[in-house]
Amino acid sequence: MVERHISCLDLDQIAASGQCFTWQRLGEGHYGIPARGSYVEAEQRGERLVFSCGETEFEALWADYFDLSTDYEAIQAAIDPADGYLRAAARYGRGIRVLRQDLWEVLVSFLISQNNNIGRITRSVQGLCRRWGEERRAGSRTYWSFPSPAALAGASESDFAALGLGYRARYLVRLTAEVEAAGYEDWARRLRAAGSEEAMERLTGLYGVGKKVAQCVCLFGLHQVDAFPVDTHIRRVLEAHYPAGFDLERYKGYGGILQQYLFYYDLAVKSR
DNA sequence: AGCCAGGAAGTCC
DNA sequence: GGACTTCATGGC
Repeated sequence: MVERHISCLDLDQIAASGQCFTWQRLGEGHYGIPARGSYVEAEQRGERLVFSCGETEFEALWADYFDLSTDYEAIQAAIDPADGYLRAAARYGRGIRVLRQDLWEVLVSFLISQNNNIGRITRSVQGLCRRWGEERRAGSRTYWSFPSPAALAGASESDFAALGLGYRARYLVRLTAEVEAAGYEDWARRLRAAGSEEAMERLTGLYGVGKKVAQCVCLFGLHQVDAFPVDTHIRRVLEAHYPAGFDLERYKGYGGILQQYLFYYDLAVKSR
């Protein structure tokens, strides 16, 4: 067990923020989190977090996964005082962090996310895990790992379609084949070594990956926190609240985190 | 019943 | 290089 006092980290907000789709809700502020080949249970009361793992694993994996080395307070404090909308969004979603997730999981998840909604994305991604991931035990609970490229390479288009992927089933078949043909580990290494421009080129070169999905992969899978994915929510927010344009230059180095505040705030505003 | 969802490819010009 | 269409599917 590891206990930490952590500011700007809200499990419920992160779980609802549409950046990861495999967390299992065990209760309020209580989640089973399979990630990067491991698993932890995290429970929150206020700013006190309890993790089910040991100190060594926490420091080696989960501190990184939750991006604990980034100062989110400072980012929120750097927001233009005159930008009331962004300030409100950041205040509302102050517990959101940009997780450092597994690259392949992010690529597949956001390939599926296109023209889709979070509920259905979640069902599809978890369906992939149950069907092609490995069932593993963690204490009294079981969870499914995210399937490797090799595991997904054994699936067909109709397999994917049966999980509700719709027209994206074909994209996933081709994407998996392309990445397997290149050798996933080599392919991933080259991508991680690439700058933002080259990463965008490599990603959008994949069938079914356009600019928006590529930006999500840069942000969530490569932790290129400058990436600023513009989806249907963000486009509307920009049109409604930033007619003169959103000043990304002002926020160089963490625009993607602000993007998450805007996205999550719009989700919340819409659901009321 | 039609519109929307963390869009992208295909097809025109 | 843009605009326009098509692509599955569930939720509201």
